[in-house]
Amino acid sequence: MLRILQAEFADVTISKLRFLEAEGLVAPARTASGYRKFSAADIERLRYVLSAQRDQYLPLRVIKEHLGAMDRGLRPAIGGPPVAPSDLPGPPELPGAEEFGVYGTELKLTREELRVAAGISPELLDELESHHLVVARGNHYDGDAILVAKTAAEFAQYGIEPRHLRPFRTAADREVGLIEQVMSHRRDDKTQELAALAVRLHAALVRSRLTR
Amino acid sequence: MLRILQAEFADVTISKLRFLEAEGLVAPARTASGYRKFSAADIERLRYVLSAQRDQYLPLRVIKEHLGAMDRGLRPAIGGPPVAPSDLPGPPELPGAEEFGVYGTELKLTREELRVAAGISPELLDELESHHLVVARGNHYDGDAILVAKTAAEFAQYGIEPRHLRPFRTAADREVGLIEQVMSHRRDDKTQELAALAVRLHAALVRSRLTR
DNA sequence: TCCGGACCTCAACCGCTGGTCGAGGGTTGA
DNA sequence: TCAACCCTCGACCAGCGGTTGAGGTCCGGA
Repeated sequence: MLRILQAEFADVTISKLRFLEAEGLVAPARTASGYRKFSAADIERLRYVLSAQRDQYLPLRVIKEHLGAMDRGLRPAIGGPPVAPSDLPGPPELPGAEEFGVYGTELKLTREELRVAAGISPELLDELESHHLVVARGNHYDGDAILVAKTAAEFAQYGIEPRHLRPFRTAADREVGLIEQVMSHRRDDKTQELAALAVRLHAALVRSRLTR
Repeated sequence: MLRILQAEFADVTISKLRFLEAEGLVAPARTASGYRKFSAADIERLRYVLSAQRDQYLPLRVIKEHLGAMDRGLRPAIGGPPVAPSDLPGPPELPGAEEFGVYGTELKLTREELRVAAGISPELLDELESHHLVVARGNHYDGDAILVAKTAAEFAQYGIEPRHLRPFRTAADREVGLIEQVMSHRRDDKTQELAALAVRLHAALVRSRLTR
């Protein structure tokens, strides 16, 4: 889970997350044995904290105030949230993900739960499934499906439809193939690390191509 | 002179002004005997510094950069509140470059500087270039090149060589193509937003494929 | 001409923020 | 059983944004 954020914020460490918790910026649930368990909402919150810090140079004290204001249903005074994908389309408060309180793979959503959590139309979800951008496992969808669906919805606002996004799926599959090959189909932390590397490389390449 | 600013910013002191001068944020002229002589322009500049600090929580380092940019004619900066961070040549919303403190387009590195900054061998750099993972613009490389090179080096520790990474380049190019097509080759913050979406989608897909 | 007060420089010091480190110990999965 | 995680808690640390103080200069007024 740490890897998820590390892909996007290279300098996040466990110790930093612990510190942020101690400062009251995030309050992850705990497993029975006391391990931190970050929900999708926690990760969203951390994403906000880290990007506010990095992109707006806000001190943690101020970020904390903003989070408090947002929790109480207000909007922060300075600008908006630097990265807050969840408040663009759909429901303002992502009702689905919070009550399940688990991250990525542990989340099991029905189709309708997914649709509501992502705030998309049945038609868009159909399309996403037909292009294999969102795939059910058994009868359920995981937390990543929400993220994919939400992002696709944002793309749609620019006129980019699911079929335009197929190359993303292909690229992701190829990268996963590469990783699995190297790891001989093990599934451990090293695998996560490689995946984080892949995402980071990808981000850097997109950026460098774009600014050319 | 000092009183003028004190009316507006209660906590400005002589010692603070001296400090700001030492930090290179303002450069008042001197009388023959060495006393500081603040011109109207100096006071304006200080007003900018103090309000950026107080109202936007910007660190002096960043304010200094902004002043530098304004000095080089990038912004008029006549009175009024400091420009929003997003209007300035600041960090774009894309992940990746934070650890360098400088961002893609602004950085100009020689080949050797790049190599040292990324901590890689000449051979690896050769390989990266031959696969177009790192590309020079003119005679220079940008900050993203460092990130790409470093990440490639980490991949190399898993036995994944530059040639295995070509699909990343291809995927990135395709995505940039998609974005540029939609944006009709404009280059503004909407473009950055789309790029951020692309990176996020990619990350989510890799994750969901991997945890399957 | 001498005094007091405001200014100068330079180095040392300081408090706060934003973390990191390490000791000592529990948990998990192969 | 062992490696590789995770936990807490307290000590420690670096950098930022100044302040303080020692030692000296400048200037206006009695």
